[in-house]
Amino acid sequence: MKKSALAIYEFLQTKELLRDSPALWWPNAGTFEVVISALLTQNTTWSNVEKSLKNLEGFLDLECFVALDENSLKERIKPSGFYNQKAPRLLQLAKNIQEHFKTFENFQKDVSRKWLLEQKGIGKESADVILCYACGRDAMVVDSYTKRLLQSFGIEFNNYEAYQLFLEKELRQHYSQEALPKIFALFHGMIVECNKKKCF
DNA sequence: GGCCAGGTGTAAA
DNA sequence: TTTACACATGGC
Repeated sequence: MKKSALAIYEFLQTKELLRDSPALWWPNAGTFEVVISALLTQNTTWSNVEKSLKNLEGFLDLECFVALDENSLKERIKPSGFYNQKAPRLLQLAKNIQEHFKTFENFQKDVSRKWLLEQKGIGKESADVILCYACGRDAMVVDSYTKRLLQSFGIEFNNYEAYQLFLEKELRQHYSQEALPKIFALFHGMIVECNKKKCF
């Protein structure tokens, strides 16, 4: 049966899916590490991303990361796959962030979805992950888990923005603007955990 | 051994 | 504008 976005959000809340998760679900939300993990997790399991992140210990903030040698970065992120394309894209992205925003804090405050989508390696999903979990913005992430869950309720659209609008619109009307970043962050997190725990 | 995973960019139709 | 394909490791 079809449900509204709010009904799905409340349905997921009853399942206590985020009991063992970080406060905003994505590990180390609000840090530059999220930018890295957003790209590393593209078409890759999170367990493989964790191996790469461990190899990057000490280089997970913007200033240290940009100083990494490309070949060294490739070696470190090998476990999460596609390292020949992810390494140069990550380095270029980090350099562009420094060049355009000077600091990661400025980036969090000032970056736009449009700027992110102009970066090689950042598509719609990664842009929204970075906005939501790295920058604390009110952006709802749509991924394969999201589409799978909605499909189980008989809900299907033919493009990313349609999914995003469906998920965001009703919650925007129901909750205050200040509450939305956290609500969208947890909503997406619950959707992923619900898939992993096969709870629907 | 084959299939899939918290996608994206590019080229060809 | 849509579709097909490359990219790569690790777990089941």
